[in-house]
Amino acid sequence: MVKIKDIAEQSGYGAGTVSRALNGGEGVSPRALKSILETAERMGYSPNTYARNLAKGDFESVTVGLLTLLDTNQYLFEMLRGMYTVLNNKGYNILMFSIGKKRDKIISHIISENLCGLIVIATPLLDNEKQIFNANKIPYIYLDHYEDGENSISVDNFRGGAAAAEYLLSKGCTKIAYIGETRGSKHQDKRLKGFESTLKKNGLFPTGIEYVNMTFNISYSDLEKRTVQKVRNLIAAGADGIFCYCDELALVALDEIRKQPREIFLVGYDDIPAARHVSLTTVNQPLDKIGEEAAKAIISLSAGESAIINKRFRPKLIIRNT
Amino acid sequence: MVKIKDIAEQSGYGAGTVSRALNGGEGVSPRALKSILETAERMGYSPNTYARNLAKGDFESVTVGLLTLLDTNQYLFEMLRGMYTVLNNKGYNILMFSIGKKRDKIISHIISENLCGLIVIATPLLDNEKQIFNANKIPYIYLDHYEDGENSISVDNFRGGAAAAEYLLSKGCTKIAYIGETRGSKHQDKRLKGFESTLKKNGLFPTGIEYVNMTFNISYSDLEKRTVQKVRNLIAAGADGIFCYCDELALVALDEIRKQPREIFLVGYDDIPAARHVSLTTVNQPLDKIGEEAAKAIISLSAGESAIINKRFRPKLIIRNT
DNA sequence: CTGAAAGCGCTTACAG
DNA sequence: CTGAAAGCGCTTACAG
Repeated sequence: MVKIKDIAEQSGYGAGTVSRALNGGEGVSPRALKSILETAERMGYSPNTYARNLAKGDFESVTVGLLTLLDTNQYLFEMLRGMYTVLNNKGYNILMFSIGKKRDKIISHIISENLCGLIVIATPLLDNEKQIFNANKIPYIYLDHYEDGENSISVDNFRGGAAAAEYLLSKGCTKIAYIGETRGSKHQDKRLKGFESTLKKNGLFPTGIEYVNMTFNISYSDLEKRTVQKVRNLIAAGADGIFCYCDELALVALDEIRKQPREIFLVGYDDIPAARHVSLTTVNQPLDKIGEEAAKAIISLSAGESAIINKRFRPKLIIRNT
Repeated sequence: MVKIKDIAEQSGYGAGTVSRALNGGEGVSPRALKSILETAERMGYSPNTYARNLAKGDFESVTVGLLTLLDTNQYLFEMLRGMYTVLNNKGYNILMFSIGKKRDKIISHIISENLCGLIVIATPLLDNEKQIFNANKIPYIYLDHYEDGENSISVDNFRGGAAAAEYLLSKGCTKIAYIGETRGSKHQDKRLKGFESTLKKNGLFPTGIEYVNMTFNISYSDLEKRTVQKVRNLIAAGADGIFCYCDELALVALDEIRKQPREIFLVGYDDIPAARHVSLTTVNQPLDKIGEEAAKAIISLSAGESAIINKRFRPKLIIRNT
């Protein structure tokens, strides 16, 4: 890379003058300015931001990092929206990292950035990673993931599953089934646990549990086809109430259910915008809200807050016409 | 801020040893390691990333900046999704800035970051800002904004408006109206132009044009109320076809239209997920696609591509039941 | 208006 | 295992 020294040599001026010329040209003769700028352009000079920032001595960071899994789906962007709103209002920037196989590389990249804090989305950190962040004085907070003794903003998935079951029971359903996602996740486990435990308390067991593969790269029509099949299985098994892991699944299920002669109740999860328009009963997670909270929390942590921050949101059942 | 020198003095070791201790402790006696780490902790040491990076000498950047307006709405996140997908797959990070009143500050902040490129969303840059980016060798590309001689990925809004008009005409509508957004934008202007020019070609003029204030902070029910009023005005004026600036507006209009005894055709814009579920005819902009394209483009620009990149997407009319 | 020099805070051969 | 020193590329008083 070409540096100021190179330009100085080529143009015949000193490094100081070159630097001044490059930064607005104050106190530099027009003649020198022109010559320096030209040779800089000709040599393809591009300033080194690290050196510049170091020399300037302004080290305050206003950028908060965001660490997510590679395949985090739609819901990431809902939360991001909330974070974006508060962070931008307060003059912070957001730097998104996604963590894949080579975690070490990402982690060292993260600490090479001048961050004031890090929001870790829906995934636990390894112990040595925590140590690294601590050693580098980068405060972090989990979002949508709870861990004892760590800062976190999360949602009570167990409660969400329970709420869905309660609703279905209140509708008089006695054969209640579940449709989930094949890969699974801690969130799903907890929702399912809340769901099952509520059924059990009422002397029931799931009438059927089906899983649909929702991998990133499958087309909507494919997803539709698979889901319809699972829904039919459940209906054939006599289900009169179905709880879906997420609204995307529920939306497909709804089309199928509405074709049936008998009434089958349905509860989704997430309350995506479409849910309202098709009148789907669903469990709402205030994603933008928790995004906002995480943002506020990381700001106060970066300001030196030392108490552990822990907020757990209750999902809310939104009763509509299913 | 406490620096290595301070720790060196306090712990009684040299700066070199302190640095080694802080970086894994290789080649440092256990005794020194412990002592140094402890005093670093006690003194609240936090490394200076600029100095570190400068000393390490690894200057390659893998972060692309994203410059947006403060109040960019939902659609930003759709595009972001597309960018995120390709950028992350290729190992790049995304750093989001939003531009408000104090542009200068943001711009100088941007160039203080070690970016490999910048994507500028839906807003023009000022001439001096372009100069700054050029001088700092930060390639940039416009997304959803076209400007002669500049890199850009955009959508043909004129065509989108024309397509909406054509559809309504094909349905036999003769009293065709428009509902827009109060604040306006270049995008709206162009859609409206395409819309009007197509009507004119067919010997028609807009039967009515209404604007709804959609500012960020108004509640949904407020928006609903206002929009319903405008829709009624248009219907009272005899409209048999309505084109809306965006689906959010169209969704509200749809509810109102479905209450009417006579048939009124409706076209939205954006094709948000809810549109499919309520069977709204609308104009689809492939937002994730253009996000992906922008990402690919900035990568190649940062790799030295010198030809001007220009892609213009055609919006697509999605015919459903309105 | 210009240049030489010190300094930003860290890392890393090098010598011991 | 440790310390002194050079160097990363830039900026900024300072003297002229």
